[in-house]
Amino acid sequence: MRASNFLIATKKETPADAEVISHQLMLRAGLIRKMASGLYNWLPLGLRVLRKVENIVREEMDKSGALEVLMPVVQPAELWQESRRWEQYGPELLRIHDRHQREFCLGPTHEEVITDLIRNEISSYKQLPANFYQIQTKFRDEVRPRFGVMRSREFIMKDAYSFHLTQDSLQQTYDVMHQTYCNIFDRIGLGYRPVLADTGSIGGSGSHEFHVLAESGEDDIAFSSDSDYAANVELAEAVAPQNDDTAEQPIEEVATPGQKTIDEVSAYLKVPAENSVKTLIVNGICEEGEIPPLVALVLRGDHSLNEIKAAKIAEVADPLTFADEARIKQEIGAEVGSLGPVGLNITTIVDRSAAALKNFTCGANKTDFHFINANWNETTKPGKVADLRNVVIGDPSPCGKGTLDIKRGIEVGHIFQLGTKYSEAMKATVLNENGKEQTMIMGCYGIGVTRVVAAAIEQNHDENGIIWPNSIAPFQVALIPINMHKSDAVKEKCETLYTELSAQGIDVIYMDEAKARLGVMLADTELMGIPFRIVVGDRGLEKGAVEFKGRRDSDSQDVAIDEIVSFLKAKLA
RNA sequence: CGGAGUGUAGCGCAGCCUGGUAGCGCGUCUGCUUUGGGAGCAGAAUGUCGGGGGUUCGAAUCCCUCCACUCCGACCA
Repeated sequence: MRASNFLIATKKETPADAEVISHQLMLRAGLIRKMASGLYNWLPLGLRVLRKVENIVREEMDKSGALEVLMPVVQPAELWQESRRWEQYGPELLRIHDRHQREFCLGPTHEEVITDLIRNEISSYKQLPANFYQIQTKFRDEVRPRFGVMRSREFIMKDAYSFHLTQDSLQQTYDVMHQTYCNIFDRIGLGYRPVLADTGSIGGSGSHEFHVLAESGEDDIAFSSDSDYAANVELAEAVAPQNDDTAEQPIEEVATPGQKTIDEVSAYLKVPAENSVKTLIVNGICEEGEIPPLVALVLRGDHSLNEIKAAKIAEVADPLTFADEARIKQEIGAEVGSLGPVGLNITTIVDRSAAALKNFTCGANKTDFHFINANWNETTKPGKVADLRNVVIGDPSPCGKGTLDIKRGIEVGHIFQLGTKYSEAMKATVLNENGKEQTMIMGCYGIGVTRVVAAAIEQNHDENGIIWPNSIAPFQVALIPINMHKSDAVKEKCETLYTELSAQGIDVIYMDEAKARLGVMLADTELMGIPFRIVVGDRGLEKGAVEFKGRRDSDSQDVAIDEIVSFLKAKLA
């Protein structure tokens, strides 16, 4: 590609509303432009990267045996009503209607459409297993789009859906997809980890997320120091601690005027936060229309509540909601800053770590009073003991080996074993060997294609700009002439090199604008992240050489003119 | 939805408090010079000051209202 025929839309200044580095660099390098909140135009340079990611994903999916399809972005409401997600999904689902006032939505995902398609096309167990994928635009009306294309409203996703007769078959395809995802991210050249994950609103059982590790990630990932164990903190199990065999002391009530938070109380009473408990009151489960019962969740003072774990407990409403403060005061008789499990007569769920405490500090259920040396007994019933908290750095790993560290990750892929959630609701069945109708078992597998582009930048950049992995670089080589308008030798050599490199199938951006300044061309191609560059100047040509520099190299090196093509081919191999 | 903030040239911003008819830097265009790391000089184009309403002789500036965008929180694959 000649720069004179291309749109190089670089900027010196960082746009004001870009927070994370990938967003800033994508704007500055001229990959994307914002249209509206969470909606982006992809410029030619950005689109080249996007297409390279798509192609890798497509090739590896094809290799796995999955078949590509293309499903509509606009989907009829009836399908979503059938799966009940029309009611369940909430305002993130953008609902529209056509000129006949028929209801539709913009697809945030395609379980309904694929299930509908397949229930009509597949009728025999002999056609199973089957796996279909597409690379398609999704729309989710995010509450708060941010970080550029990392969390945008419209984005491109590769989504695949598999259909099976048995759980074993699903597990096989799931394992193949797991490996395919590793192949994809390996080929792109990203530092990533598969981690155990929660299934969220899609539903189902087994699930792994694929995370690109980067500071700006929105998820916390827990890793074992001594094994392959990795899990999203949402899911990572906090194992029960050893029981403390300290002798129990007599309980004592103390005044704590105005001290509400754990920090305030522990500073005031000079007791460590890890030897106190906090009591959170949430709404319990109830029939529709009833007033929910109050449920107390008790955690160690220095731990934080994991809302996903809490919501999965049978007695607790899902999704988790905190009880109204006025109602707490009325029914328990104390302000939220002075609550505790002693003598509390509502359903109480105690975290494993809190349950292991002896002689702990807690609220006295009397405003401005706390207990010290509380212990679990008949009046302070531990109720149900459960895993309620987020793991913290240094916790023992649930795999039994090593301790946990926590790092930030960007979720670029997610694979689920859906089971029969959609196939049952939508009656997607096949006839089995016995001629009986059987509901198909499903899996689904997503990759955020646009998000991969941003994640790659988060992981690969320096003060001069983007550093693309070779696999997805918009151009592999930048060809830069010096004073081309004054030197026929430079011009001729560049034209020849451009033709030769292009003939070898190498993606070259040839900076052919005669009067462009060297500094600008160097800065632009660095910002754009082109992995390799060749500078051609009279000085070098006199020695029979051109200058080569890799994007990460600190210095350039001279390479003989005759050898530069094969030299580059070796670098790109 | 709650809290905070911003909207002025293509981009980044000043001006607003204290009303007097809009400016700086980058970019763009023309010419000359320059050319081994974001050039210099001279000239030029570009604004319904987010929209609407009000106060005033006069509003970018003060008041009301609507909209858009951003950040924090809640929520979410």
